[in-house]
Amino acid sequence: MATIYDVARAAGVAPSTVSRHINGHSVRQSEAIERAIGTLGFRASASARNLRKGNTQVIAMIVPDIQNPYYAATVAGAEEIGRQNGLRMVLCNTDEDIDLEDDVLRDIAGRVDGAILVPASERSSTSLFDAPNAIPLVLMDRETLGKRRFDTVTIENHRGGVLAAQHLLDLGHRDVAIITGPVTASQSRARETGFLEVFANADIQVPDRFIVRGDFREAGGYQAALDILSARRRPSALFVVNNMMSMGALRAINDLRLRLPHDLSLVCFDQLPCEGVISPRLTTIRRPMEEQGAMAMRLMLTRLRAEADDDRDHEPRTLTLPVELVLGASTARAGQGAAPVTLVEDDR
Amino acid sequence: MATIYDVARAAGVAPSTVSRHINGHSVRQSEAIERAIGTLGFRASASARNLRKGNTQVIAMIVPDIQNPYYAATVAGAEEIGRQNGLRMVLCNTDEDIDLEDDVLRDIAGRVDGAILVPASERSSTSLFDAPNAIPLVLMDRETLGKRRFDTVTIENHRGGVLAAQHLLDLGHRDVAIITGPVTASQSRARETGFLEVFANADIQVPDRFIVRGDFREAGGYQAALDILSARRRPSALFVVNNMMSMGALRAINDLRLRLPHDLSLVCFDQLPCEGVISPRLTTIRRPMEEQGAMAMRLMLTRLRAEADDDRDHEPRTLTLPVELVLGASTARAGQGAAPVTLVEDDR
DNA sequence: AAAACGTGGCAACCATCTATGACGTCGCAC
DNA sequence: GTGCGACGTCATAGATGGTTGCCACGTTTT
Repeated sequence: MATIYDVARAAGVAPSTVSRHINGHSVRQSEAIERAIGTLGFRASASARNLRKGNTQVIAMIVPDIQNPYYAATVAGAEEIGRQNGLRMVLCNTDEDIDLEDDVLRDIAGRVDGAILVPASERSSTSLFDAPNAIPLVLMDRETLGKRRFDTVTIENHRGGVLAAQHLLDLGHRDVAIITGPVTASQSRARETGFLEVFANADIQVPDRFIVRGDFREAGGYQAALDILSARRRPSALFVVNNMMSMGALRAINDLRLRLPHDLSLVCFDQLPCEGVISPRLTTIRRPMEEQGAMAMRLMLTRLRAEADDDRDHEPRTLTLPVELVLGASTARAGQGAAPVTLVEDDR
Repeated sequence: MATIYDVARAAGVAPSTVSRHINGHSVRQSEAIERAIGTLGFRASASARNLRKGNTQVIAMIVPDIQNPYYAATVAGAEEIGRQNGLRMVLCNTDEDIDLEDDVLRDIAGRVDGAILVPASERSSTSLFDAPNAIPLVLMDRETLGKRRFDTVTIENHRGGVLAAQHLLDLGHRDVAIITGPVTASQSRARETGFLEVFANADIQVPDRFIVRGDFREAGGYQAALDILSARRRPSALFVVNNMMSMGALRAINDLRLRLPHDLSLVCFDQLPCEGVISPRLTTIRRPMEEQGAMAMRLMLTRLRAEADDDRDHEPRTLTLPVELVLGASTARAGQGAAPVTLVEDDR
C-alpha cells in the first residue's frame, strides 16, 4: 500500500502538505497531489490516522438478534443519521448471550468512537464504559442495572401494556394470558406490569399459568403459546410482548387450528416480519422503530460533541418514544367471535 | 487510557516485557504484570497494534439488506466460524445501493483484514481489491464482472430455477409467470434462465409480460405480482426468485383475494421471514443458508493463511452449494383448482 | 514599511511491536 | 572450576503511517 510519503515524493511536496490537502486545507499543489494519489491508488491508513487523532469516526451498534426486523429497522434509522454526520456504523450481534456480548464490547471498545447497545439483559456489564475516559455508550430499548447512568432511548413500555390490556378489557375479555420476556429484561417487564395492572384494577387476577416467560425468540413464543392454548380452559385473549414470540405464537395458533379472532383474540407488540401476509391483520402495539435508532444516534452525536468540547457535566438523557395501538382484525369482542378471515383454505 | 508503559512501570518491568507477555511469550513476572493490567484496566490500543502489526483480526461482512433473514442467517454462519478462529466480524449494510456500497468498501478497506461481500450488483466495483496487496475479498451469492476472480461461494441457482419449473411442469402448468431480479443480478438471472429453459424444452414460451423484474424487495414483489395477477388471463402458476419479493407477492395475492393453491400455484426461493405462520405451507427452493456464510468465512480463512504463508499462487476457489425443492401446499395440479380466467371480484 | 496571511518543511508525537546486543542465571558436560 | 548453551530480561532504537505545532518564507494587504 502506498503511503503518504510515496505520494509526497511523487507530487514533489512534503508529506505534511499531502496530509493537509487530504484534510481539507487549501494547498497550492493540490492538482499534483491529486494526480499522485490517483496513480498510486493511495488510501490513508485508518490505523495510523486513528492512532494519531485518537478517534475512528465509527460507531458500533450492538444488538441481541440481527434477525429481528425491529432491530434491523432501528439500525437503518441510526445508520441514516450517522451517515448524515460523517459517521460510519458497524453492527455486531450478541445472540441474546451476555457472555458473547461482554466479549464483543471488550473487543470493540478500542476500535470505535462510541457504542449503541441493546443490552442482552439488565445484568449486562457496562462497567467498561464507567471510566471517565471511556468511549460513550448509548442504551437502546432496554436498561441496565449498573450504577452509572447512560444516555438512553426507550419507549413507553408500560403504556404499551396498558393499551393492550385496556383494549382487551373494553372488548369484554376477562380470561387473558400474556407471553412475556425473561424477568431480567426491563422492557418486557414494564409491558407486563402495565398489562397486569389494568386487569388488577378491574379486579381481574391473571392466573400464573397464563403468565408465561419466553426468550424473545420464535421458538420460545411457540412453546409458550402451546402451553397456554393447550390448557383445558383456554383464555379468550392473548398478549405477546414482542414480535418474534408473536410469530411463534401464530404458528402455535395455526397448528392448533385456532382461528383469529373467532377462537382467540391476539395483541402483539411491534410489527412482525411478515405484516401484510398474515390474515387477519393483527392488532399490535407499535412504536417508531427507525426513529428510535435515529434518536440513539442523535444522542450519541450530542454526547460526542460534548466530549469534544470537554463538557464533562453533560447529563445523560433518557428519551421515551410513544407507542400506539393499531387496530387489526385479530381482536374481537369476547364470546362473539367475528367471522374469521383466513388467507386461504388450509387443505392439508 | 493506560498504556503499556504505565503497566510496565506499575509491574516494575520493561514495556517490551509487558508486550511479550501480552503476546503469549512466557515471562517470569507474569503475575505482577497481570496484576498491574488488572488494577489499571489496561487494554492495548487497537490502533497502535493494528498499525504496527498490519492486521486487525476483524472481517467485514457487507450485505445489501440486513432486514432480509437470508442474509441474517448467512451472517450467523460466518460469525460462528470466525469466532472459532479468533476473528471478530462486523456487519455493514448497503441497501442494495451500489454507490453506498462503494463508499462502505472504500471506508472499511483499511479497517479490516478481509471482506465478505454480497455485491449489490454485478457491476459492483471490486477494483479496490484488485491490487496484489489489497485485503482479501470473498464474494457471496452473487458474482461481479471484474476481470479479477475472487473466492466465491454461490449456490446452484440455475438448478433452483430448473427444479421450480420441473415441479410446475409435472403438475401440468403451462401458463406460468416469474418474478425475477434486475438483469444485473447474476443469481436471479441464473434462476430465471433455468426456469425458462425447462419450459422452452417443453415447447412452452413464457410470454414477456409474465417475466417481471423486481428489486428483491417486498414492495417490488408486490407490484410485480399485482401486474401479473391483474391481467385478464392470469397464469396458473408463479415462481418468485427471492424471499422478500415472495412476501410482496403473497400480500398481492391476499389483496386480490386469490387462494393458494386453488387459484394459483406458487413457488418461492428461500425461506420467508414468516415460515410457519403462512398457510398453506409454501413450496420453496431451499439452500443451506448458515452453511453458505460459514463457507464464505472458511474461504476467507484459507485465503488469509495463504497470504500469511506468502503463497501467492493460491487460486481463487468457487464453491457451489446445493439447493433442494421443499414441497408445500402452495402448489397443486393445474386446472384442478379450476383456475378462473377472470378476476375474483374485490368486494371491499 | 509593517502587518497579515497562505504555504511548506521539520520534527515531534500517537501506542505498540520487535530486532539487537548485552547481561545474568542456571544446568550440564567436560 | 571452566566452558557452553538455553533462557529470560533489559534498554535502546527503529519502525508502523499519519497529523500537527512551530517556524520560516514569500506574497499580499493596509
